[in-house]
Amino acid sequence: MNKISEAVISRLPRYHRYLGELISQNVERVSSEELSRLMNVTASQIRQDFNNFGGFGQQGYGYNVQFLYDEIGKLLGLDKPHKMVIVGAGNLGRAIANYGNFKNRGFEITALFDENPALIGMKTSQGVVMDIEGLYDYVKDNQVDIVALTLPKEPATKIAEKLVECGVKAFWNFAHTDLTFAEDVQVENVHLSESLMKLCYKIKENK
Amino acid sequence: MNKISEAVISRLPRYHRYLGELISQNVERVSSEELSRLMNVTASQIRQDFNNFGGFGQQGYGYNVQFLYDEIGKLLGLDKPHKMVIVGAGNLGRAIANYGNFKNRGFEITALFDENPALIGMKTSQGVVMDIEGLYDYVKDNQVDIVALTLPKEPATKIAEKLVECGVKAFWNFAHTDLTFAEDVQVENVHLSESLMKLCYKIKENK
DNA sequence: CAAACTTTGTGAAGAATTTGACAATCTCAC
DNA sequence: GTGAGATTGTCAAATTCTTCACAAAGTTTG
Repeated sequence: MNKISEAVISRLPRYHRYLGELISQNVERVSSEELSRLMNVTASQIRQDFNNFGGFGQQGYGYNVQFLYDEIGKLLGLDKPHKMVIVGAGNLGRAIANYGNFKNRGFEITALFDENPALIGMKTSQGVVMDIEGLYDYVKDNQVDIVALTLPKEPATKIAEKLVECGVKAFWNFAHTDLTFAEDVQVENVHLSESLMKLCYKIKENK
Repeated sequence: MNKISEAVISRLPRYHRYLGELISQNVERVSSEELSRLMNVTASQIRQDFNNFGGFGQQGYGYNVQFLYDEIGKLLGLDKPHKMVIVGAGNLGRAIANYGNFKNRGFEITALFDENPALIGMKTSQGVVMDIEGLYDYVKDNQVDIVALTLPKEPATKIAEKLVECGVKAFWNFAHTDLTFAEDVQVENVHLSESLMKLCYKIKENK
């Protein structure tokens, strides 16, 4: 398969979300034109995007909503379960741990770690917060597909490096820094303050 | 001034972050070449980006780090204070309320609202959680530059619409939906699950 | 079952973004 | 002060992304 561009991949989750909504409204079929109105993008882009993966529609009919939803889900890997560990049990870590929607989509949070003695032992909906000392043995002994890093940048960088040595291949990084590793380690950054700054730019331009 | 492209704006916060780090390391000057190695982008892109705003450097010298940092800060509107209200006092709302770095950058969280009686009255580092009933009067009576929406999509949509009627011009939206309003209302979406799905895609491709 | 209609998949044009290259200009050492 | 070296700002080329336009192929109606 050709390399799919980053731009296309970034749009897949949004398609998935809108299709999920159509399913919950019992909509069975949808045309690229209808979907484009709903999502505020061009119909052409929708068709072009799906065509990267071979095309999921049928001329004269459009797309079967459920089928398309499932196919995009497969593209995103949502058909397979993912075990996730959260490192950093502050408010953000607990927010993610408690976010119910993840479980529905095959994400299972198997453990929560922190280095702060005040948090270790704390009960959460995902179990007790464990001492970060045990983290490295944990990832060696258990399947861990994703590590979410919800702690300040200095410990995050240090801990992530050790985790890579222990075989972790994917990070969901909330720390205010860019983690970079060898090619086969995947990182997805969520830089909240950058998003807030972008909003500020828009506010300023709007005046 | 010409319209600056979305792509350029998205990169400004990252420049700002790296420059901030250079400042804390007491680095006085930097060339586009050095910065490009640090940030893993091309030097040409850096120069092109800054040139959108007239260029901040000097031939033969490079860029003065502090000056560049301040200028980008101004572009992002970080030189002016912003008053923010958080609607939704769950873990995510409290995570944002407690995130200390915001205060340093001129963001002041002035109030926290929720509709859940179990949370109303709860003490946080930013004051007591207020009843959402009082939200609309609050935004009419006080300056509110940004409303952060950290609650489920159904109430978020409903509440945001009312807030627009009350004059709110900017939303930082964490709800799992796209808010759309008239042109002069700015929205910045943070869709955590979409970011997680992108990570899953990369994991799958990596195998 | 045929004709009219719908809508996709796709090649090509157009637009936007990124990269390359270098003249212009400043710095710095001597 | 002068000349060698450094580095920007900027124009142009290359690349990537988005939109347009339409033939091909399926659907629906009578």
